[in-house]
Amino acid sequence: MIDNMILGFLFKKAMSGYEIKQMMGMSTGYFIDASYGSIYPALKKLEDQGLITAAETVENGKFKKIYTINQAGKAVFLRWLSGPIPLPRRGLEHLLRLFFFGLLPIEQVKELIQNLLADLKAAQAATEGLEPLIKDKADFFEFATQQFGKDFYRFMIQWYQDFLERLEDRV
Amino acid sequence: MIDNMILGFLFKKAMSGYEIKQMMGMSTGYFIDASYGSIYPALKKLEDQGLITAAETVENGKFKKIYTINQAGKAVFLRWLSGPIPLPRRGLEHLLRLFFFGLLPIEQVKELIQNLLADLKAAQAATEGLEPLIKDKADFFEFATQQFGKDFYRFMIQWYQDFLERLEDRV
DNA sequence: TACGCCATGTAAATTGTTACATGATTCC
DNA sequence: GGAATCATGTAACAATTTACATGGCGTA
Repeated sequence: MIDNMILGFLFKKAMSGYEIKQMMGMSTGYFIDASYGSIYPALKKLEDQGLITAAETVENGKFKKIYTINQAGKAVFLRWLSGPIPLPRRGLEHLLRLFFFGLLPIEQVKELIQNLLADLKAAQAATEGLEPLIKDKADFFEFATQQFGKDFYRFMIQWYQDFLERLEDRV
Repeated sequence: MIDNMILGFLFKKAMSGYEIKQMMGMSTGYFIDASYGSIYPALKKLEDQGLITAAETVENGKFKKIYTINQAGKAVFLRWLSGPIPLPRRGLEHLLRLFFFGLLPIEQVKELIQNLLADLKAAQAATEGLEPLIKDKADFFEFATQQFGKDFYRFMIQWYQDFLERLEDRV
């Protein structure tokens, strides 16, 4: 997964591991945000597999390794990109919590959901805050990904707000 | 994660590992469906930790281990259940695909999304098919979890259908 | 001079999947 | 008699996170 994400970023532009992480933070960050502990080993592995090549440079005294994707790497990436799109699975841990909330006092459940709503609104605001940063750089699909984030958070907030109301109306 | 899911199921009713998997299949299955390869080792671990106890029985010649949660196990589970609800992360791999679709011919993208839509509709139908099975057994929250699934699939289908239209209107 | 950011990397631990191995019962 | 289902478990592998380790640059 992370391998393909890296190949995808390098497809667009040659970059260092550090830069890849920055790019992720301002684009895919709200749904996938890999750590350096997975990025650097993945880069090494991809280099060993002959899919990317590294150029070591020194800029302003800072040691940097700029990775470039080659034809083999592009082929691997496009094969992955052409496969069937998987349905969303896992990452929906909140549902596991919801599923068992019958075991908790109702007042505590309400509080937990109100906290979730606050977190969702903060995440929504953060995603919207990123929009101006990418607006001129992003292509149609990158922009759509960002849009999905906004729409998804709106859906989640709406759903849990409705749910809270249903919870009140109960009994 | 799987540990807490197991504790939760055992909280409701003493069960075997096999039964836990069946229960998951007809309730949390659409967002979490653990394999036996994770369930059985988890049960063993929880027993070692003194959170559940096993009773070995033979029913109709079939060897069974029925697990029961104890007070310590209930305490651990309720502590987990009372923690803040995490925001949805990962499991949204389709977004990573969408993000890079600018690198693919537009016709191929349309086809991939149409296939995704078909899969989403099948998953939606499957979730709805489960509804009558759980209707009388499920409590308010279990039922809501199922509802979320339906609403979530509806949201996804609507979003990608709109997106396809925007894709057509482009250029 | 100390803090924050730039920049790369390793090691241990965690969490889970897939594939394999075994064997009984039930239904056709 | 054979397939599907019931039922438990192990071993190898995969993917990733956290914490650690290192060091230079810019700036207040």
